[in-house]
Amino acid sequence: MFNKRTRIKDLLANESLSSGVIVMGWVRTFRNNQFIALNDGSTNNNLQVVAELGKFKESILKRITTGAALKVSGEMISSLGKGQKIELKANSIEILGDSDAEKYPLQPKKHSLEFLREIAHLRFRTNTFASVFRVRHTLAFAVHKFFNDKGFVYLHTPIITASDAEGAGEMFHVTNFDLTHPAKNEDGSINYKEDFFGKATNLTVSGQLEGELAAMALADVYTFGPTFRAENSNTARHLAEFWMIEPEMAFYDLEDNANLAEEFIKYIISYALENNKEDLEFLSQRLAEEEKQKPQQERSEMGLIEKLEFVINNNFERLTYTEAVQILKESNHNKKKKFQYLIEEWGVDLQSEHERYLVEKHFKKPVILIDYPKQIKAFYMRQNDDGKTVAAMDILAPGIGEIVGGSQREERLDKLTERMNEMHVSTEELDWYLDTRRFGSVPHAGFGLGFERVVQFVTGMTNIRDVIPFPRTPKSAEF
RNA sequence: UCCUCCUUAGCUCAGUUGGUUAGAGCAUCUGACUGUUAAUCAGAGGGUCCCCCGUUCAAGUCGGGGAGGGGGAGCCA
Repeated sequence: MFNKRTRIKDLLANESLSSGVIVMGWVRTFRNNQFIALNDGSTNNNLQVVAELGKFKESILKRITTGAALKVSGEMISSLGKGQKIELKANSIEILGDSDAEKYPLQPKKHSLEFLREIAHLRFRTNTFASVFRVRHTLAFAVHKFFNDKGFVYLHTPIITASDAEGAGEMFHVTNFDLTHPAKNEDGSINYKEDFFGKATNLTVSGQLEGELAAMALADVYTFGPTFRAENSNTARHLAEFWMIEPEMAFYDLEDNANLAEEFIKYIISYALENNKEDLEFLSQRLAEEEKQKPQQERSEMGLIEKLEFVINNNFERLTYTEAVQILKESNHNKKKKFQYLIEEWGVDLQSEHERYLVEKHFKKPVILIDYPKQIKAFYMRQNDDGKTVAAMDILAPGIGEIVGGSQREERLDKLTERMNEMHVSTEELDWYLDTRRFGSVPHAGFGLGFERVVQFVTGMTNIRDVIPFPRTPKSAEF
């Protein structure tokens, strides 16, 4: 058996002095031909390995370079130096993998996030990304734990789909055709009957409609999987491939839905705070240093951990679209024409500058906006009695904007088909979806939450490309 | 897709009005030192100035086009 190693995190936490300890990891720095800062990914804190002078051959010492992988066995002793309490006095050092220092791109210094994005295959070896991806893991685990504890069923919805009527965004085509010679109809159009699935297929943009089908039997379900949008979006909060969480609940109205979403967000944040305190403290410090570079007025008032605790301990502000428009309309910002798009009439969609104003300036906390005008929302949202609005909800978070989009679904067959016809959504193609309204339809609701945006919010990373291991964006699908 | 900024050594950047052999810090290599903490000290090597075209006696520098990247907007999660 090869792996009998002890994790560095455990060694440092226990502070126990013992012999016969084996650690494996990667060299961060090698100082004075004697002191190795070794990291094994379990924590950002390095273990100081001491290679006593004269004890090891020059041929071994030469190979202890930044990035090299080592297996070290020895004795944990109280440190003779000042920077750490304990250290590993090496009895043997085995080079598991060499690292040519002249070619290894990571140096013991600060690198720009843009540069690290270009070497995304190696950026896990930096403290920032190690922390981000440990936190990402914890959040993903917390998602499953939250829903499992509440009796939800984790539903795997298809990644390849033939339904193109969801209107959530541009889709990537999935085909097995030889693109230079696809099968064609007599009129020259592509004949998808000859394609792999016998029809045109795409990568999913949302598992919601399938989620609703399962919710009509299992009552409480959620999805958590990859989602694809072929939008040409070049921003710090959009990806072509991202992970989405979509709970769908029978016997829920809009208020139940908002309550669940708020409880859910608070739960996963507190779970990360409890289980990744060290990483969040590191990221908090990183963010604080980054903030120092900004002009005073652009700096955020709260530190990262402070902000997370604030979100956990305060209720999200809830108001209707109509109330929000009223606030925006009467704001000094609007009167002084500081908005690029001035708020004049009811019914227009809010721009991100308006959302930011509400969240960051007016309420200074997460906001749940409900009851949007029906003409700016999807066909499946439940129509309110006023005839003008639908039971939609968006949750807006400081710094990143829309983090959750959801609604109570239209459960009344006649109302739903009427709306589909108005919006030119094919009732034939979605006949299977309408069956849920034909047989035992019940009030139900759900929401979608972009996982990377949550990771951004919790880690304080400002660019979404830095919270997913290998980001897919327009003109970029490296690794 | 639109607006805007950027691209010079492995990294972060400087480079004057267009003018001889393009610089610094860090990293790397060599040597010294040896309880260091992104060690320190001394020395050395390292360049397709993003690409193409043009203006000019002369282009890292000016003009046009292209590519890549950042920030903002739209679309959204």
